[in-house]
Amino acid sequence: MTDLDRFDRQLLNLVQQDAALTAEQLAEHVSLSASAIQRRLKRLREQGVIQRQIAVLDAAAVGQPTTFIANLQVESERPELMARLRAWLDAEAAVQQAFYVTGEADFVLVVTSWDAVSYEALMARLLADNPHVRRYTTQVAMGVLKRGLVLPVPQ
Amino acid sequence: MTDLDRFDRQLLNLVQQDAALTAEQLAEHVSLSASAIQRRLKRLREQGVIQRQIAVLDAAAVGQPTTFIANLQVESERPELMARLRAWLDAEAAVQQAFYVTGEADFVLVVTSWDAVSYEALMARLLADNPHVRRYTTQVAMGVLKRGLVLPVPQ
DNA sequence: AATGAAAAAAACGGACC
DNA sequence: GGTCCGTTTTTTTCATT
Repeated sequence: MTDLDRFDRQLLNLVQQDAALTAEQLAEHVSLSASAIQRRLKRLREQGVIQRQIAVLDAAAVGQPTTFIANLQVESERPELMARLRAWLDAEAAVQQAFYVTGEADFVLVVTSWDAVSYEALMARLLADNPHVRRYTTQVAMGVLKRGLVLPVPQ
Repeated sequence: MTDLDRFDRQLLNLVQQDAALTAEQLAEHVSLSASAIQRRLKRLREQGVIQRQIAVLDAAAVGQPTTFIANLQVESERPELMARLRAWLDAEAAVQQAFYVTGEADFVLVVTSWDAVSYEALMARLLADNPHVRRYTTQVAMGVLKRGLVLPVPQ
C-alpha cells in the first residue's frame, strides 16, 4: 500500500464524489494551494491510486436497462479457465461487475441488459464459451437503490 | 427517455470510459468540432443524462478492503420501511451498491469493508436500525475481476 | 436550432524559490 | 509546499447553414 497522508486521503474522498472539481475548488476543502493539489492528483494518478475518471450515466436516460445478478457455479478452478473467464467478462460490456466469491456460488456478476431476452442470450454465450461454467441462477433487480464505486478512505 | 442522437451516444460511450478526455481528443473519435462536443456534454450534464464524474480508485492502494455481497430478506415491504432502508443504505459509505431483487433474497448489497469484523459491525447496525430486515447471508469476494458502472449505449 | 471558428476567461502544468 | 507565468482547455461570442 502506497502511503497516503491526510491531504491525499481528503482529496481521494472528494474526487470520488466529484472528479470535475477544479484544483481551486478542492483547495476550499483541503488547506493546500491549487498547485499543490494538482501535483498530488497527478502523483496519485501516476501511482495508480486513481485508476481513471469516468462519467456516470442515468440508467433511465439511456433506455431503461434492467440489472441482473447472476450467480455462477464452475466445475473447475484451473487457472487457465479462470483467466479465460476473466477475459470473457472483461470483453463483455454488459458485465458491470464480477466477483470471485466464497459460498454457494463461485462467481457473482452484475449485468445490465435491455431485457430478459438479451440477458439470456448473453448467458447462453457465456456458457458456450466457458464450458467449465456448470450452471447459474439469476436475480432480477426491480430497483437500483444505490449505484456507486466509492471506497471510503478513512481520514 | 431523452432522445439522444448518434453523436450523443458516441460521446456517452467515450466519457463512460474516460471522463478526462478533452473536447479536442473526443473530436478525433466523433466527427464534430470541439465546440459542438463541449456544448453537447454540457447539455447532457444539465439534462442529467450524465449524472456525475467520479474518480475510480485502486482498492489495494487505499488499504485492501474486502468486498462482501449481502443478501437481505425483509419481513415487510411497506413503503415507509423501504424508504427508511433506502436512506440508511444511502448514508452508509461502505455500501457501494444496493438492488431490490426478485428471487430468494429481497435485497442484494455490495459492501466494501476493511475486514470481516467491520463488515459484521455494519450488518449488526443495519439489523438494529431496520427491524423489518429478518436475516441475511453473505458471500465474501476473494477477488474482484471487474468493477465498473458502464452502461452500454447502442450506437 | 445547431454548427464551426475565433475571442476571452479559467484552469492546468512546470520552473522557480 | 507556495508563487509565478506560459500553455492548454474551457467558455463565451459571433457569423453561417
